[in-house]
Amino acid sequence: MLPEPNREPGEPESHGADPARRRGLAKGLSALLGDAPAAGPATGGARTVPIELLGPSPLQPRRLFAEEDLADLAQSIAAQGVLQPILVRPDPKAHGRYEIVAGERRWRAAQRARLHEVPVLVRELRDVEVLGIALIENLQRADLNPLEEASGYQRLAAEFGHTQDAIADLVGKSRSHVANALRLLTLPGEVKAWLDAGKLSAGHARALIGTNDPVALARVIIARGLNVRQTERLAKKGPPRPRTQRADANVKALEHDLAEAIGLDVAVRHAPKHGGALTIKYKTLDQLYDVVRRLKGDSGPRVRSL
Amino acid sequence: MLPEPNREPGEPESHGADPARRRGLAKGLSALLGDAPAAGPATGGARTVPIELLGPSPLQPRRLFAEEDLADLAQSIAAQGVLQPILVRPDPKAHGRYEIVAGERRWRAAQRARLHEVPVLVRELRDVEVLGIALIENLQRADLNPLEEASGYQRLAAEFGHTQDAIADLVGKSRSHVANALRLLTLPGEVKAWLDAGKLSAGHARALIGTNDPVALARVIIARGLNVRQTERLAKKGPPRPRTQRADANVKALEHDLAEAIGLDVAVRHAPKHGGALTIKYKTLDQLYDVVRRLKGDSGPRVRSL
DNA sequence: AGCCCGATGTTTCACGTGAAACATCGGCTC
DNA sequence: GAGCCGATGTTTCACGTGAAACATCGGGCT
Repeated sequence: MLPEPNREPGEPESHGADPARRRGLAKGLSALLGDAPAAGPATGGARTVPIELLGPSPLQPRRLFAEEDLADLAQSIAAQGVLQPILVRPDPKAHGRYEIVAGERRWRAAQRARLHEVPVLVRELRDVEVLGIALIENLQRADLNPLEEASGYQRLAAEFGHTQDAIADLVGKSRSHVANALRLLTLPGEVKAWLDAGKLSAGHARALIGTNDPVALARVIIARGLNVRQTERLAKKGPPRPRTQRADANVKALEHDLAEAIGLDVAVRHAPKHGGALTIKYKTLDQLYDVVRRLKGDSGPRVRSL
Repeated sequence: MLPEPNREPGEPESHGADPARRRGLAKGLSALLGDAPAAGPATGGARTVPIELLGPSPLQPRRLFAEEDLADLAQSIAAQGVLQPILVRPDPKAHGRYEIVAGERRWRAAQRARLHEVPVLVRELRDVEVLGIALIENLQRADLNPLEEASGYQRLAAEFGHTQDAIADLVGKSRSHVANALRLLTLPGEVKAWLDAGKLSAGHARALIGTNDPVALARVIIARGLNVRQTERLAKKGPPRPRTQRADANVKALEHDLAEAIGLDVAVRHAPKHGGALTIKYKTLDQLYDVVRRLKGDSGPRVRSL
């Protein structure tokens, strides 16, 4: 079983992109890669083995290697050796050989540096565990589209039994992000196709989940070029609760009445439980002064000029 | 000289991320890669040459190849051949050989597919032109930090004489984005270090440009955890133009007077040339009705209930 | 049956990014 | 000197993303 990710509650955020989150590993996976107590039955600590006994795993779905990074890493390894052991398991198909689970880049760079031996951490891992590690690494890439990401989360949940909280920690996102990504998978195929095609964003698509006719709404959104806030509001409209609908109608009537009375655009944002805000748009200072006079009543103090 | 990018005015945008922009090439570079009239002196159209005569360029700064993608591409090439010619120039150091300018991935995949010949488009390109192409490809990567991006734009401007408009087209961004990125380079080193460290976002940093003491302001922003809007407002405060300051003071005074008079929170967003908006926050319906009565004057029609 | 709690579903909206809009500059032409 | 225009500088704010907050569910326990 993959390690349960350990989540630090209430961690403060830095501004903008979090470099540790963007570039480094989520904590759960770091635990696996040798710095923390290991998962899976350990077969001893780190030791060195001849580099030619190692090979990449056929279970790994995708690996990116920047040539420049490999060259830089090779130089560093030539100077200082491999500082962090490569995680391997005994190769199920070749006795005496090892299959790389994590650290293939360092292995390739060590070859470039012409090392003869590299340090390894050997773990007995089943195929499903190796696949899980590979899945997590893939999910940490920055260029997956929302449905690819959601599919990965789905697999982690279904095949590895992870909770949403656990997945969130493994990939460095919030639980609600994972939950909302998973919900995208429940959309009709047509809507998912528009999402894939970039005609809808994940925010638009998410707002359509649970509506009566997401395909029809999606067509409206695309045709009218609605933004996500507008989409969220549109998705809420059908089937409206009578009270909310009546309140909305009353708010609209109020806005209209008031606009007629004062001759300016009026908007009321009403939230039954929290009060709200009334906004009046004015074009000239005279209009503003008129509004202020009305608000103060005729006996109010004279308004100073701007 | 690199081709001038051709910009389509008024192109409609799709929702969310634009796949053509995210995955494909900006139009300027596409023009260079063989589909449109070529840049540089052409030495004939596409022709095939033995694959072993090609080699990668030492001028290319970084190349990413996903193993899975290479494998897939190799399969496709094995089935259908190399459909788009690889852009090469005669190797300056090895007569009779070619240096790959663009298309190295296809070359590597063609090797995997064990092709003997590949189609190439040969161009006489100077080092500076090859570097320019490499720079543009690098800038199209998604994971550059703001200062790396800005440095790339700076080089395209300084070394290749591109206007901001031209650079914008080449990298698929707006001219103002390029301009604002370049402005980040004018910040003091300390502020740039905080930007690199993720303690400030590009938006925060940008707001500090041109202020009297960006380092001191940056410290305040980090210490108080200000958001970008707050940062923008803070950056505007020192040294204020007298008229703007007076207008702000008057707006503040008006807000205060009005809030006192009606007993509710009041905000005025005033733009001298465009009018503005007066917003009143209410907590209960009675408060709303009171405001409406005042606005209508005492003789107004009775307000219907919500 | 009721309560609690972990897990999940859903909604709202603050946020930084990125572009539109506006401002300024300098070279060129008349 | 005035006007124009391309290029650049600067400010404002709409946008979708992502997380907080809230809502719901179901299993376990009493």
